[in-house]
Amino acid sequence: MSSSVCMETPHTHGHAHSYTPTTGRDFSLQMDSCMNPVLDYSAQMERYRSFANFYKNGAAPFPQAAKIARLATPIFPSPMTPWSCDNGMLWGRKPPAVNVNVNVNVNGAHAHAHAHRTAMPRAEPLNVHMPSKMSADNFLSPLSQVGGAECMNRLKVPPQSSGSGGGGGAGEAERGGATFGGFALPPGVIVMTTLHSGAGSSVATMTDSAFQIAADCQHSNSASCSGSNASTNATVSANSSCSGGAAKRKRKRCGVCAPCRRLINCGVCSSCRNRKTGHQICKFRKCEELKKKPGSTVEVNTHIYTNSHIHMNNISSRVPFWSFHTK
DNA sequence: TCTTACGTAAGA
DNA sequence: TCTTACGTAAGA
Repeated sequence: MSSSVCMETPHTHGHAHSYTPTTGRDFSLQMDSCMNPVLDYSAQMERYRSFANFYKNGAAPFPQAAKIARLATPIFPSPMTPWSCDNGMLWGRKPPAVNVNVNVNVNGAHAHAHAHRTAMPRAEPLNVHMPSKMSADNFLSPLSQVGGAECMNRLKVPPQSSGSGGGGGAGEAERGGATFGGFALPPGVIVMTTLHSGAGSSVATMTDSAFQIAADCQHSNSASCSGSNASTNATVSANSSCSGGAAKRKRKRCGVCAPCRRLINCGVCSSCRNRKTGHQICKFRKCEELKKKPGSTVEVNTHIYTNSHIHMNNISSRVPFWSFHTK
């Protein structure tokens, strides 16, 4: 640090200044002291104070100001903030350090989206700590701040109680949350709140739609995000249920129900804990259709698909692509 | 009825 | 070859 300070003396910028050297310590002397780092502490402090006062009084722009401004320039070409219509931001996450960044941006006055963007890493696998309320309320991560017993109590959502009612299931039970509760967010995803009042579109819609895309993309895998999966799956389901002998083929997840849209295992349900021997998918990711006996669920799937397609159309123009990780 | 565990299909 | 997870049988 000392070296950089030395190089950034007011003199190097060639402007006049009202800097008044302390008696017995003119500026050249201070330059010398810069070269010789083992000077007494008070002299150094005095020198730094004089620099600070110089820039503080507005005698000259801070030498690094231009550089800082350049570094802080948004990387997005659009003049509007990337999520200007929404209160939430969805991101994959990487290191815990990002959480610090998130909290700062959420709580602080500085809520510009570009600041998030530049610091945003890619996603990280399962079971990362979620410090926000979302973690405790919407997703039952084993590392959340909810205690183990309470966590298990929350997990005791009987699939039958809400499952056959309309594609809700455990995921549907979580939709009641008013914060980000429009959709149950897996722990691999960060929702960044910008605190400005949204211009109409609800967070719930945004997150739901975003996950719709993610789920569709993930489910289709190599088939691109054409969104034809649900109908395809419906066909598969219908075929498998109607074709008799071929019904032995494994059914596939519908990809559009709430559990299917959940991307990350909870890590605490019996299926997750029993993964080695149970060979079962997380209970909160178990497809609503697969929970049912093989039967005709074609129109249900088609209906869901239609709605999801509408969501995708609504947001496709303003939701950038991001990276989702499934464990 | 629910849970657990195993066989194995399917995809990466 | 490895991983994921569906189907199903057995046990609680």
